[in-house]
Amino acid sequence: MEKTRTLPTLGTALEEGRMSSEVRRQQLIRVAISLFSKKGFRGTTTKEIAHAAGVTEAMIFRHFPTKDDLYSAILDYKANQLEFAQWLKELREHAERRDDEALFRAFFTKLVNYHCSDGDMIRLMLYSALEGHSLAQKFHDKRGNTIQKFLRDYILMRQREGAFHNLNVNAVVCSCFAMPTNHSMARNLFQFRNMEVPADEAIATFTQLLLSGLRQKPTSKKTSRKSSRKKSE
Amino acid sequence: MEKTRTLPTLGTALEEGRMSSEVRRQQLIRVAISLFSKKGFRGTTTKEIAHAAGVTEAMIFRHFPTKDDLYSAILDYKANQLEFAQWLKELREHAERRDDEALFRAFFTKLVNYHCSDGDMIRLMLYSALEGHSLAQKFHDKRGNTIQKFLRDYILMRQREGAFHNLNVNAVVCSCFAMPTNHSMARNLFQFRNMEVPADEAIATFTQLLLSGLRQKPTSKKTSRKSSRKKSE
DNA sequence: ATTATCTATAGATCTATAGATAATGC
DNA sequence: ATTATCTATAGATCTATAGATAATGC
Repeated sequence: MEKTRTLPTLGTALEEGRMSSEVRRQQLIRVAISLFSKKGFRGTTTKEIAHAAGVTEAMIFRHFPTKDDLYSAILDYKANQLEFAQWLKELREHAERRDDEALFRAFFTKLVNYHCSDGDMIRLMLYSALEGHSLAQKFHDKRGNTIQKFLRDYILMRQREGAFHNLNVNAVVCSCFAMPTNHSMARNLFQFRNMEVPADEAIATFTQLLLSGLRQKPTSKKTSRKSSRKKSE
Repeated sequence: MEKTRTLPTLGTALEEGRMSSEVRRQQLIRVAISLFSKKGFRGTTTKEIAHAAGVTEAMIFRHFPTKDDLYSAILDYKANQLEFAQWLKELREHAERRDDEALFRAFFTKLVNYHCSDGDMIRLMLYSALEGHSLAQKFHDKRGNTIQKFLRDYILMRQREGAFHNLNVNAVVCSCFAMPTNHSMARNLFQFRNMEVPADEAIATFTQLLLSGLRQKPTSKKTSRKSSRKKSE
């Protein structure tokens, strides 16, 4: 057994040797994100994180009192990566002009591209949700929820204006998130090599599918059932 | 500390005392499914399983050489619960008659209802996929893949027949699975209480949304982009 | 002098096993 | 007599801490 001192650090960067406290902290977070997203919170040991970062476990507990604190730190790190306000602003502008297509295209584009650029995120969120950690919930409260409400309100408005078919609005919003989310799950979770869809085609298809569905007048058949716009809080 | 002998067994049933080997085995599997789905494979200890089943850990290793073997046993258990062949048969009949609506409605109904009746399943599958266990992959190879190919082939056929708009077929199939899957994820993973959608409304909405989207003729705008039906293996 | 880092280790927990015990079936 | 079950425990691993060491900044 050799010392692990100068092992070829697996970590994310060529950062080696002694770092400032802040730099090391950031590195540990990045390494932890990578490992947690691959193997989950419980599936990743502090030893692995330390090794991947090129330090000993003691360093981790120096920066983060507990393993849980390290996990929490990831939320802040990730939350800061999002230009969330700007995203919402763009959607609002499209909504102002009643440009349904631009709005939904922008929504899908953002979500699909985000997940393409950050494959770890969806795994991290799913692990968090499954393991009952607060990360996913906090994220939803902070980000998803707002967008969700925005879409909901917009669709309800367009329904009142007669532009959209009276489908169950909650189910429609659910579908809006479902399509891009599932697209990235197929990429990052299950390896459906035979079903891969390039980002731009996915975006185009989702947009068209959704819009055609929403704009359609009630078909001749009895497909339209009881439409609902209840609980419009 | 008292003996755990006659503790009020937390397990799934009132099965107590000494069981036959087979009955105990089944009980352990059911208890394990419940716990694994709640806390994941690594997040669940053999001790917890044993306690929930009202036995000692030694019993678990009597029935299953390793913890992994217990996990694998779940696959067989779950796989046997599905009337998969019949499901496919029903879909084929609708396809025969080109009854698009009945076909997709049946597909959504099956998926939504299945997940409603078995909330553990989706969590189990997600954990399995995330943790890289074979369960999810095996399930997909065995079940999902067939349905996926069936839908794909049907949509391609309907496109050739001129009934469906030429959207990217992979993206459409992805959406078919996305909507009901996400619906049950919202229920069982994230507690979106404010967005709950009753099963029947979800089914109706998904069906209408998808069909309208597929049947629609290319809109006036330039939404239709490059349609693709490549890789038609 | 300050502080990032390491060594060494405690204490808890987890999977798994060996051998003893007791409930069932014949 | 058979076998389901328990007791007790090994050995590995995991989180976390205390105290020593060595690299940096002044």
